[in-house]
Amino acid sequence: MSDGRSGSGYGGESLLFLTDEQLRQGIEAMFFAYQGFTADPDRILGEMAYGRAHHRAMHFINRAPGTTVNNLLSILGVTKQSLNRVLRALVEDGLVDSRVGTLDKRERNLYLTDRGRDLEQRLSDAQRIRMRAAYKQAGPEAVQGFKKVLEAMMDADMRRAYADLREAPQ
Amino acid sequence: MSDGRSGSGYGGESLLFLTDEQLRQGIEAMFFAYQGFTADPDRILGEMAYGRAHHRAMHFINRAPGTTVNNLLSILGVTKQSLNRVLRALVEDGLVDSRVGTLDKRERNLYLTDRGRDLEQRLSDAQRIRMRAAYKQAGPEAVQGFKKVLEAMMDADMRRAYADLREAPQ
DNA sequence: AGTTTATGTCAGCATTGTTGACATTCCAAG
DNA sequence: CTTGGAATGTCAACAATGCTGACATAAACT
Repeated sequence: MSDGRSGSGYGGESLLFLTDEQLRQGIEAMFFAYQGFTADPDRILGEMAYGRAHHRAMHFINRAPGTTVNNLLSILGVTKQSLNRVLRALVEDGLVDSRVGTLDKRERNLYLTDRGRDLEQRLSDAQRIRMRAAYKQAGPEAVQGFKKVLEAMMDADMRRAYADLREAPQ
Repeated sequence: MSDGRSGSGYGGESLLFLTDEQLRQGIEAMFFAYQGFTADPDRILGEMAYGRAHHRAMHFINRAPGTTVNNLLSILGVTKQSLNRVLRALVEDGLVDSRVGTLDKRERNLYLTDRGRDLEQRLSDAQRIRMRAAYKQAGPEAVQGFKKVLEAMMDADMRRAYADLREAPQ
């Protein structure tokens, strides 16, 4: 594992020699980049009584209006109890509307209110600005590779969730 | 901000049209990929009394043995108080050695013990395996773009820290 | 020598993850 | 139809890890 090298044929035309050093760089890049990725929304959220978890919930409710708690927590990868605390705050503050399911009354269908949409927009805008700047700086060819590696890094169920969201644009 | 489109000349030969939809995909890819990125070490850490913060500390101590608390917290992007709790646990458990600085006695120079190195190795191995698999699956051209976009996404000070680490391989 | 600055530690609080217990609703077996 | 189990969501308590504030010690500056 620590021989510092690992490779195998790829594509029949070029070889992939992945040294531990190269992999380590990727790992550290991922860590530092994620800090930047969350920095802008975090700054905005810090001014109010919300955190990153509230942002994530609002993002995906906005993406799929009417989604259920159960669906949401499978996307977010947290327990329903943890999500519930966040949702309760958002509902109490009038940012999220939680309606008892019509077909199955055990379920709750979640929607953003107008105010919820406003805040979500503010947070997403900040994140998009950074992403757009990064894309421009890195260039168009880079964007393809970026997405490819990220997708390959996901767990199988998350890759499925990701694909589902892409196929169902609002 | 929500006109759904934003582009400008790039490189003089191709144009970058970045729709909000494209940017959103990147944002969600980043979110899902980071879950996978941390999943393997988290699983190992969950079996013992440590968390992600302990992993990060050990990783960078291993990268730069003898580093100070001050330097470490600027890399990790947390407060010294937060880092201190984590370091205290690691020192008490004999995974990290904290020596009073020789030149400046206010400083503490941090080193991994043998046992600390063992655990760090286990955690890093798990993360490298996933990273290697992702790189192979995405292909060599993708890796370049991946790193480029990540680097462009970092805050300026983190980009500096990242570059410093690359220039000083162990 | 005395004040200011830098480094690190200790204490307490907030966010957000966890598990456990429980209420409500649905569904399937009898 | 009823009854028992499964699914969904809520409430409570605990753990990890951010944060700010107060402080001790060492260095640096005047």
